[in-house]
Amino acid sequence: MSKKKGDKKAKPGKKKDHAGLSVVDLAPTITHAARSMRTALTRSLGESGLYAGQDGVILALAEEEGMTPGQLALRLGVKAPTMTRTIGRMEAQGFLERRADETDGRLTKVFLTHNGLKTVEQIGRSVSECGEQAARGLSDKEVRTLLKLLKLVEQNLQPAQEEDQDSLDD
Amino acid sequence: MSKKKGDKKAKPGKKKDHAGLSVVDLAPTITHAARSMRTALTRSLGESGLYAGQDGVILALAEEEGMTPGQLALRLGVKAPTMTRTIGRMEAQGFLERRADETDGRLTKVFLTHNGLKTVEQIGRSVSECGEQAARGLSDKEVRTLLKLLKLVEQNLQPAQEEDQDSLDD
DNA sequence: CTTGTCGCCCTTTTTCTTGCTCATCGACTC
DNA sequence: GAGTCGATGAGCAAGAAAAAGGGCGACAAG
Repeated sequence: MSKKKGDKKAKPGKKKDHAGLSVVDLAPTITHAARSMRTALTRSLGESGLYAGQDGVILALAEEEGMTPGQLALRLGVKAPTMTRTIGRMEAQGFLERRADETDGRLTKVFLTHNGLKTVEQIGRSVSECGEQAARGLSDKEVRTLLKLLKLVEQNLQPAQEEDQDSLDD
Repeated sequence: MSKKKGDKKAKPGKKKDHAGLSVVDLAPTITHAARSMRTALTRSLGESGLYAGQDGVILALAEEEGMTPGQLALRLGVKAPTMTRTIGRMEAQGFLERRADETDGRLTKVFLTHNGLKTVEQIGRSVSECGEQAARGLSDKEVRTLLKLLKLVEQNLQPAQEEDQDSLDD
């Protein structure tokens, strides 16, 4: 196989860039890794009858019942319409149910059904073993480093990340 | 199973420091970061008239014309059907064209059109600035570390990467 | 040596889901 | 009553799995 990447932007600097890795590889690499992760997760999650993307909803709800779609979306990092549809499908699948808030008619609260509750530990297992497979051969320290860098990248990419130090909470 | 460094189960709150980061966070964190990256890339790529996922096809073809859908899929880490449809759409968009191989009737070769060729550098710019935004505040060394770890994760998640050869140990 | 069949490879089609953006509708607040 | 916040609907695309279509080569039978 021919490994001809990186030769187009060979930096003539005195740095010892052994592999020619730089920021231009960031997007493809993250994307590719995430795709592999998603595929692996889909396989593992399929035994529970769910799809990748639904696991987070169950786990978040297992930690805190009665969240609203907006809160769930914010927590999982997806947009509200996406969460609405995923919730709708999962409701049809019988994993959770919507309940209208009594005090505020705008809000919809989401609760796990008995069926959904049963899948929690299985999902946890799926996510765990998927993470373990991904981290095979990595030291504990390397995993923490990876997570830390990933979170920094994530923050950097937040569009509403204006550094207004004033709290904008309600 | 040759490593014994950290195969204990993820027990919350057992270790020392800041946050209880462990392998169970790997899947959500990578997923979340990749989503943010994809969203940012979609915005940037939109000016060129493309969608996230199409950029890699153009760039791969710019490096090596006449690749088959299967080769492209393998290179970009997606499944063949996905690549077929993406190619079809991009062909309709006028960025590339399909040409039947003369010697082998099974093969389809993909070539950039003049229009597609014109977008190459713009795509490169989009990917670059997106990577730079993601890497904001990270040192060069940190970026390389992140890329290295990501590639390891990616390799670990390849399903067809069984231990047919024991030389690919850690 | 010729021929026919079978199996494999590559591509494409189909169906399902997530995810985003834009737009709408209802309900609460001022 | 106007503005705003939250949830939802419609439209577009990527990605995966399963399966179908076509072509090529190998292998066996005559």
